[in-house]
Amino acid sequence: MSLTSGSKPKRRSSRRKRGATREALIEAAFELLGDNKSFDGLSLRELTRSVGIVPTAFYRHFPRMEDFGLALVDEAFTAFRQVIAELKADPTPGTQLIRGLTKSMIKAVQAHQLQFRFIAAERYGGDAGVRNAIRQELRLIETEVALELGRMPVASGWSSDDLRMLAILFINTLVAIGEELIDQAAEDPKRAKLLMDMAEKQMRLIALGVKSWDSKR
Amino acid sequence: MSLTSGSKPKRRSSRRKRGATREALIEAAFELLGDNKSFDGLSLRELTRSVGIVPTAFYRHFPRMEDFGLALVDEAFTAFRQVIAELKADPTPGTQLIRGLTKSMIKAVQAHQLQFRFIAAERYGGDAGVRNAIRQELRLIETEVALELGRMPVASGWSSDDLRMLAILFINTLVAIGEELIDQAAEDPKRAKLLMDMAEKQMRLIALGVKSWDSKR
DNA sequence: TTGTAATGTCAACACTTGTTCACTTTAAGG
DNA sequence: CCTTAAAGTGAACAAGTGTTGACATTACAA
Repeated sequence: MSLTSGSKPKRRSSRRKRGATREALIEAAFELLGDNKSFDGLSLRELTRSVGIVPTAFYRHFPRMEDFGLALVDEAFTAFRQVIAELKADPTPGTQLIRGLTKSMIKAVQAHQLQFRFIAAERYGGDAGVRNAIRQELRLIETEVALELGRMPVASGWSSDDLRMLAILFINTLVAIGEELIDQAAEDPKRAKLLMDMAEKQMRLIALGVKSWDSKR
Repeated sequence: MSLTSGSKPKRRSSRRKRGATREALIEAAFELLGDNKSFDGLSLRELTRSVGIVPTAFYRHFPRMEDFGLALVDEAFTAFRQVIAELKADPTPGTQLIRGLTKSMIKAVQAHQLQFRFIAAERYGGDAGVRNAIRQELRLIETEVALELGRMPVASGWSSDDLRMLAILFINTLVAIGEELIDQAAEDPKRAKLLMDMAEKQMRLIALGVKSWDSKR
């Protein structure tokens, strides 16, 4: 169906380096999924075709399609795990943390559009295995962010539940912006700027709420 | 693949009422998509099979699969358009608006799980047509909510851009909760209660931020 | 009751799909 | 260099796919 590329020789597999084909499969999948496809609409054959190997060769690298999906999730999240790690290492001044977090997130999204698009598309997508794996990864990030938030003076005395609640709110806001950023601003810098500004406003608005939270209890 | 139901006679089509098959197709699609399938992984044949008609009969109701997708989006959003309409009609007291909005949203999500699951899954899913249609519907809702927020005394003097920013933040937060609610709490009332409480906390936190927003400018 | 448009059926088309099996080729460590 | 495990090949399978065209049935308004 669809008017997909009629000619895609890509590479005539002249035998790549050791683990290279595995990586090539993953990369090709991100590419295909970035182009109006979802994971369970992706076929083994079109995948191998775009990599330049014969269908059966797929099984040399992944025993089942399910395992491949998990590998994609793992790969997609490595970039974002790094962002968190950097933020933890960098002793950002408290007030600037919101701005820093927002900018880091936006930068990471733009630097790894295909990976992030995959996460956004499959977060509540059709494949249960992939979906759960993504949720698990996001939970990990929530925990880390909650921990970090707990160190800030503004949130001193917050229960761990509330910290998590706040972390989820921040992350969801950032993820939502990231999704929009990729979906509609891939090649419209003006719209991208608008979205980024809005993201920062939303984050600051939440931060403001945090300041006056205690008195409300 | 998958161990899907081996036997699904459903109904031996004894010719339904006038527009009944059209509705049956839509309903069947929601059902299938609720069960680990995404729209572009859905085949015309399994759809017609589960409705009990022959594949070619599909074209009597929809000229192309794309039109069918748009029909699904339209159907999925009717419930939520109603929620907004009711909220607009009901002159809720200002302070209670947050709680009311949250509860209405949660109720609507639970009453139309399949429809909402579809929205969540396809919002950034593989099919561009469906994706854009969903975004368009959400934009409409954003506009309405922004308008309503502008009427509140707390937000008097806000620019329309800021009102929209706030509306998006509220909606994204609610949608995120709704997605989680369906995905993992379908049959776990305890977890559902936790999520609902968290939703309200997040909404109140944002509302708190709104109160002290002006001074910050 | 009759005529017509709406629905549904059947057969057939040319493809694509996942997975098997037995082979062949290559990379790289001893 | 030689050996061995990893990676790639090709043929074949049963089954599923979208879409066509010509034909049959039904609902319903006139």
